[in-house]
Amino acid sequence: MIEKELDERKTKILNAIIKNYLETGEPVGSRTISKYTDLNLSSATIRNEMADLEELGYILQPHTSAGRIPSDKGYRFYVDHLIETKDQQVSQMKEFVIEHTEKMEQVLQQVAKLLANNTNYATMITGPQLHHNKIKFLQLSSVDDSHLLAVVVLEGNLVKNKMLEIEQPLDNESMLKLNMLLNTNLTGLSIEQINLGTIAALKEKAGNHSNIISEVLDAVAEAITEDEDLEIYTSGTTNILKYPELSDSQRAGELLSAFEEKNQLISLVTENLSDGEENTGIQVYIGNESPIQTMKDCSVVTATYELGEGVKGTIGIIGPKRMDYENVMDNLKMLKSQLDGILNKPKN
Amino acid sequence: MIEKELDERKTKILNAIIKNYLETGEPVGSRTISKYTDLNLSSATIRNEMADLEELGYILQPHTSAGRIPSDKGYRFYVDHLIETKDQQVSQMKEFVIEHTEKMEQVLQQVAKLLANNTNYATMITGPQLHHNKIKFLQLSSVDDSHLLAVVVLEGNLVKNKMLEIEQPLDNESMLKLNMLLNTNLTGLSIEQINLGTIAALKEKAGNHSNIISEVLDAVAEAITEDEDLEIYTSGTTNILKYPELSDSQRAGELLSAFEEKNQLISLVTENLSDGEENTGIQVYIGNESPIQTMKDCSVVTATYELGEGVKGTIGIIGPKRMDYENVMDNLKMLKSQLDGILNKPKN
DNA sequence: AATTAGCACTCGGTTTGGTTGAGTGCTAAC
DNA sequence: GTTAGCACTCAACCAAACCGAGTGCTAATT
Repeated sequence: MIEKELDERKTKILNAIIKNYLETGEPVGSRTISKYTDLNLSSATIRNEMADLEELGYILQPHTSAGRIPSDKGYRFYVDHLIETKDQQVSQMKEFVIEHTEKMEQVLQQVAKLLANNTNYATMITGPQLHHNKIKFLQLSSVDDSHLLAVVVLEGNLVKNKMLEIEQPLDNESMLKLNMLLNTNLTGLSIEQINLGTIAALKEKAGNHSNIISEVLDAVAEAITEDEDLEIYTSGTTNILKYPELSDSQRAGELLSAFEEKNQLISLVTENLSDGEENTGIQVYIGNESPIQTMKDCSVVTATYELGEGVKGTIGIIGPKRMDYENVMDNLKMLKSQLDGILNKPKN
Repeated sequence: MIEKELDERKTKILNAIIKNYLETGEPVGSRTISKYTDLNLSSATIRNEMADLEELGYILQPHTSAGRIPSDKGYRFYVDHLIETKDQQVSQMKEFVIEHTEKMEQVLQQVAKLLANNTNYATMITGPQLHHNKIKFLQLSSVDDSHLLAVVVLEGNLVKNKMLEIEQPLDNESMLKLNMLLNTNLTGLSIEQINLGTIAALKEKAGNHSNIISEVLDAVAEAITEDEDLEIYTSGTTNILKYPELSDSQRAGELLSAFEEKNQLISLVTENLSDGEENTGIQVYIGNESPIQTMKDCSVVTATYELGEGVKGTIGIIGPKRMDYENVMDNLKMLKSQLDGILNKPKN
C-alpha cells in the first residue's frame, strides 16, 4: 500500500519546487527546476515528472501555461519529510534576549513581539492555564465598611485579587479567624481540588460567616479561571499585510479581526493542548487543516510550552502557506526551551 | 478682516458638497448640488460658486473634469460651523448598554468595542491617570520566607499589587507594626503627595526595617504609575480597511501598526489632556492637524472623560477624513456622561 | 448685474484588440 | 528513459478607441 508513492527523483523535484516557491512566491516552471537542481535533466523530463506530481496532488497549476505551486498536500509532505532539522549549534546562536521583567503578562507580550520580529509573521501566545496551580497564600482584608478584598497567591507567585461587597462590616476578630480558616484549609490545593466536601466543611467551621466563605470561594475560582484563561497576546499581526496573497482588504480584514477578537484564537489553544503531540510538541496546520476557518489560506504553527507538571501554554505563528517553516520551527523550539527557564521562576 | 469670507449661499453649497461627499465618498459635481439643494439654481451657477470655493481653498478637484471634494479647510469649516447639534432627546435614545462588570480594564475594553461597533471606525480609550488618586488601604503580607506581597487599594477601589523579595523572613510582630505604620501614614495621600519628608519620617519610625519601607514605596509608586499609565485599549481597528482611501496595504499597514504599538497613540492622550478644551471637551483633528503623522489621511476625534477632581482619561475615534462627524461627536458626548456614572463607583 | 443655456473641451475609467513571453503537453527522434 | 522541437495556451502588458461625468467659458436672458 505505502510502497513509496514518490521515488527519489520525484521527491527531489518536489523539494526543489517548494524551496523555490517559498523564496519567490511565483509559480515555478520546468526550466527553472532543470537548472536549479543537480539532477542534470532537461526541462522536458522535468515536465513529465511534474505532470505526475500534479496527478498525485502534490502540486498544482494556477492556470494552464503557468508554472506549478505546491498544494496543501505538497506542503504537508514537505514539512513531514523534507525539512532538514538544523544542528543544535546553529539554533543556539540566536538566543532570545528576554528582559526578565516583573509581570507575567509583560513577558508574554514581549515574547510575542520578539517572535514576530524574528519571523515576520503574526504571533500569539497564551499564558499558562492556572486550573492546576496550587494556592500558596490567601488573604481577606477589610478595605472599608462594605468591601472585602480577597487576595490569592498561586504557585509561581501569580497574584490575583477580587473585591467583595458585604452588607455589614466584619469585626477584626472574625476576620482573623476567617483568614486562619481559609489558609489552613485551602493552601496547597489547586482550584480543581476544591470540591463540595471541602466547601461544606469550611462552611460549617465558619459558623455564622458561612455566606462569606462561599463568596470568597467563588471569587477565587473566578479570579483564577475566567481571567488568565483566555488571555491571549498577539503581535506582528500587521505582518500579514506584507504577503500579497493575504493582503487584499477583504481577506486581510477577516484575518485581522480574528486577531482582534482574540476569542477566535482559542480553538488553536485547546486543539493543541489536547492533541497527542508526537515528539517535538510542535504542530503545523496547513491551509484547511487549521481549526480556524478564516485561516484556510494560511499556515499555522503552534507549540506548547510547559512549566512544571502539566501547566501549559501555547505559542502560535500565523503566516502565509508559503512560510519559512524551517525558520519558524527552529524559533519555536528555541523559545520552548527558554520559556521553561524564565517562567519557572517568575516574580509575579 | 473677518468680513465673512463665505456668504449664505456659498455656505449652503459647501455644506451640501460635504454632506454629499460624506455619504458617497465620490467627488460631487455641480449638477448633483443643483438638484440636491433647495436653492433652485442651475448647475452653471453652482459651477461658478464652486470655482470661487475652490479658489478660497474649501474644496478641491482630484483632477480636471472631476467633481469637487472637501479640503481639510473645508472639513474644518464644516465641523466648526455647520454641524447641527442634535437635540438631546435623540441622543438619549441610543444609550450604551455597558455591562457593569468587575474589572476596570474590562469596562474600558468594552466601551472601546461598543463605540467601534456603533461608528464603524477604529477606537481607543485610556484608563484614567492614577497619580492623583488617593490611597485608601495598604497591606503587606508575607507569602513565603523570601516574598512579601504589597497590596494597595486606591480610591475607586482599584487594586494594585506587587511582589517584593526580601532576604530574611519578617516576624509576625514586625509585620503588624509595619502595616500599622504604613496605613496610618499613607492612607488618604495620593502618590504625588508622598514626598521625601514623608518617606524620611516613615523610615525613622520603621527602625531597623527602614529598607523595607522604601521598597514598599517604590512598589506602590510603580504599581500606580507604570502600569495603568500607558494602558491603551483599542477596538475596531480593522474597520479602517473598510474605507478604500485608507485600505491599500501600504497605508493600512502603517496605520494598523500604530494601533498595535500602542505607544504611538500616547501623543493623542497627552495632547488632549493639556489642551484647553473650549466648551465640550471634544477635539477634532483633521488630516495633518493630527499629532500623529501616520494619521495624516485620517481624522481623529478625541474626548476626555473625567471621574472626579482632575482624574481624566481619553477616548478617541480614528477614521477617514470623510467620517460621520455628527454621529461620532454625538456618541462621544453620550459616552462622556455615561462613563462618569459608571466609573465613579467601580467594583475593582 | 446675476442667472442660465449651450457648447467645446478634458480626462479618468472602461473596453477592445493585439502582442509578448513564460510555460505547458505532446510527439517523434535519440 | 530522455530529449529536442513545436504547436498551443493564457495571464500580463500596452495602446487605441470610446464613453460620460463634469468642467470653464461665452453669449443670451432676466
